[in-house]
Amino acid sequence: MARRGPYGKGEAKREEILQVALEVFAQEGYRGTSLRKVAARCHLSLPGLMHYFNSKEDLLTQVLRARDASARARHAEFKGAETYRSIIQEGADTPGLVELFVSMAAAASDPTHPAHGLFAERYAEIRPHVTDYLRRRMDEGALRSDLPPERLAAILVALADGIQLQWLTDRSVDMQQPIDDIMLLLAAPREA
Amino acid sequence: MARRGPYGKGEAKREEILQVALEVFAQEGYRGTSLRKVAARCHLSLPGLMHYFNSKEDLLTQVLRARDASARARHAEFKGAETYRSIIQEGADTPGLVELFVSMAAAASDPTHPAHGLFAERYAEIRPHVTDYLRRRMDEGALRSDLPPERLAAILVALADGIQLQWLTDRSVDMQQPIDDIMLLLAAPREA
DNA sequence: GTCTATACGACGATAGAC
DNA sequence: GTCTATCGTCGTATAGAC
Repeated sequence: MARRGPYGKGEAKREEILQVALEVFAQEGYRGTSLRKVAARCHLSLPGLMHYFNSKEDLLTQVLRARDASARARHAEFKGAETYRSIIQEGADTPGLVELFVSMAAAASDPTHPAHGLFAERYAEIRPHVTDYLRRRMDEGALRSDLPPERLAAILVALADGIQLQWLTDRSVDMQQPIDDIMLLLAAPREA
Repeated sequence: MARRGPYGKGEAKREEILQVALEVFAQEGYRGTSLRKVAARCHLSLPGLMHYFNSKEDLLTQVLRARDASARARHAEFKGAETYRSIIQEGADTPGLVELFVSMAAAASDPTHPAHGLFAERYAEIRPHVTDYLRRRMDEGALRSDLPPERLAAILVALADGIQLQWLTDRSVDMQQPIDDIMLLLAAPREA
């Protein structure tokens, strides 16, 4: 009774494809990267590749999901600017994937798009994550508490996304500075 | 000496095309809107339309430029949260154009893309605009000045973009709240 | 279940006639 | 300035070998 269920050869091949697709999009960006190119690097025909995915958008969504999962594994605990620093560094090393992320965010505005659920879940997970961190810092007295931590978290998450959008056009913008600045603004000012 | 130079019938037709394209993309979004569809609404064939533009990406870039120009005319002076409120309301009324904007921002990461210059100019214009406003408010003593206005402006601009990105996926997010919140944070706290 | 071959319709782009 | 015709490529769909 060898491999059965979702752990057979097929599942391994699917993950190989996702890994190859991630590399191709990281290297060549979102625009101008065709599925035929990805299939070729997998030593597969296009229909052979499509055997594992419902559509191109489904494949791309799973690429982002796989990247999210690995990032989550590496940053199990959110530690503020420190964690953010690592995450943006990973983005800066793979501009093609940032481009993919932003393109998908636009496409996901259609509720029927496969990535719509991904982005909804993503924000639903990240915001409480950041909120918990902020609440902890507030309890320690390290942060001013004029605003509830939920609303501060909304600001931090949106800020991170917005900086990335600018960085796509101008790679010289400092993605770290605005986050450092706002943490400075939030640092308990009554001590100063 | 009738119409000559860039003010003849051709220029009028070009602007008609841009207006029609803006409407089509506003209604049907970026994905799944082809140039043939735009051409049809202009009572033109595809090559007839392409006579006025170098490429699809060129046309879309000019659509965004035209929208920017009209927005600039309507909001000649940046008046803080008030102006922002009007601008996001216009975005909320035309989600297809927000989707177009974000998609183009991703594509513009390629320096050879026609929209690359647009986004570069855009940020180069908006940031000083917001900076001036903040500096004025600081001089009035209405804002705390722990940070230079340039850095505060960078935060505000990125925040606005990032909120839009989230709003594309979840139309229930409040695009106004985070801006109001951060202005609250910046309001001279030593008076409270 | 895994994969190849082939074909389809639509896209953006271009050549050349009028 | 605008058209018809055509090109290469894209994502997708189906038939069928193994």
